[in-house]
Amino acid sequence: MLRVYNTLTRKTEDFQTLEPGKVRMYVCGVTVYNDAHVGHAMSALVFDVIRRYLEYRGYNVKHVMNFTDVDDKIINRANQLGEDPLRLAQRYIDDYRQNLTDLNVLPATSNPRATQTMTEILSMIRGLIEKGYAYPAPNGDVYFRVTKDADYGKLSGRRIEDMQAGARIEVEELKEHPMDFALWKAAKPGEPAWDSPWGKGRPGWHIECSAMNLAEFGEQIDIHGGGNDLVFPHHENEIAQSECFTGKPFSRYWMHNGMLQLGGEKMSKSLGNIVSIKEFLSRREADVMRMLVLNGSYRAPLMFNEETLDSAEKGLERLKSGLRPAAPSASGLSTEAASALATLSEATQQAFTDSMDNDFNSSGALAALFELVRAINTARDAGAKDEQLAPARSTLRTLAGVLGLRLAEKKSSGDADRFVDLLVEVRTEARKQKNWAMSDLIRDRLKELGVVIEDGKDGTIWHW
RNA sequence: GGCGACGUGGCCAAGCGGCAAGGCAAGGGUCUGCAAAACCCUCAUCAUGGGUUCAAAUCCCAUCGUCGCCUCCA
Repeated sequence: MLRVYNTLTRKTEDFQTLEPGKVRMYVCGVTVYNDAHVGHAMSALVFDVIRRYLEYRGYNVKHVMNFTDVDDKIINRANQLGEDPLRLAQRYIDDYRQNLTDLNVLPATSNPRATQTMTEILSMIRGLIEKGYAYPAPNGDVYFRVTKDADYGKLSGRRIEDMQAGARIEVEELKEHPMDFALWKAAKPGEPAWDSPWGKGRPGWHIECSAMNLAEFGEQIDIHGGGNDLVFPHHENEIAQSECFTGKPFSRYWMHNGMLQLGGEKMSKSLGNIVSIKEFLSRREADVMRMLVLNGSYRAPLMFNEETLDSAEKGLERLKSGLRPAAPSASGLSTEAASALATLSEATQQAFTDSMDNDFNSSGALAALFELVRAINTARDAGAKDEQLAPARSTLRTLAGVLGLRLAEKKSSGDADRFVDLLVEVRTEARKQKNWAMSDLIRDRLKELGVVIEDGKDGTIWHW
């Protein structure tokens, strides 16, 4: 039984979907006004793993991730650069898509955008006004009336009264209550604007997600995800809008990933302590970022620094070591040893599923994989042939694949392999003649070219 | 100030009432011409102080500390 931690109830609950076998999952994407950073990557990776595992468990997953392509930040940045805001947004959408591809994140089933959901946004705002949950202000803004929503604050566990104590809320006479938030913002001159019953303007941040959900899924969904910095106000406001509009519970499960920590602080655009995804990928393999995420718990803060990255990279190498070929002259494994490997391979699948079923405990799942790797390597050391290792390796590949790990060896450049084979052969000959100087020279020079040579009991193997 | 999460070996990190997973690092060993890799072995009583229980890292209370949110934010 799959169990999922639900932010709404602060409990781990059995996972049951609205429709048997189908999962409706909505994850908040990014506001596109700048290069995405590794914190965004963490979130994308977390929900990619969740999605892959749900599919592995047999669910048909509809995964929707939005792009916020119109808001103050985009407009400001566009003005700075002298670029059209919508073009700027498009540019960063393309970039982000590329980032996700590079990170081996499966493309979402659909990527709606605020600017393309205008009809639904407007009809939702209209509906909320009709039901008394929203009101237009004299200047053309439309606000949500939080005091009208008895449940307001249930996701983040806040009460309206408590929040005012913080006193960081500026009082606007346009609002009936300081906590009221904008559904529609009247346009200032030169800003991108859409026609509405309240004059030209653009949607507030929160309404787009409610509207997209309605457009993509209907009134109710199974999973709503995002970073835990979105719990308040964004998701709180989404719930308020959606539930007041439809009169039904919005999302069954609310899932939030923890924040990536850089030097003890959250990495964010406003703090300026950013490592972009592009920058990261220029220095490390995509699987390294994924290993880092997988090693921890998706809900907890994630330490991002050279030390944790090195560790993740080594762990990744170790996982790959299980995939290395046996020596061609391997003598073969005894039947007992072979069946022991098969048994452990099955146990690994079970342990993997048990862990992942427990609120996507990827760290435990990884532990199962490491144990399988050790068994494979032991078998190889004991003289197993490639055919004998194949089933266990296939399990390893499959399960690693469920986590989204590619475990790719650095790719050879086509024909080069044949020449490396030749050099290794020559070296073997040199070793037979105890010409250590020559054999070491070949080994060292190949290493400089990125080829690693390993002399084993049953002969020499190599890999990139 | 309010709300919430969390504090497990040198580092990252599982565990959620019954002898403390896993990875990295470190030390010792096997293998090797040497090396690399692999394999074997060693390495924690769980922030602190109380309490509940036959039994607690796991439940309760307090203290200290860290982080997130309360403003745009994955």
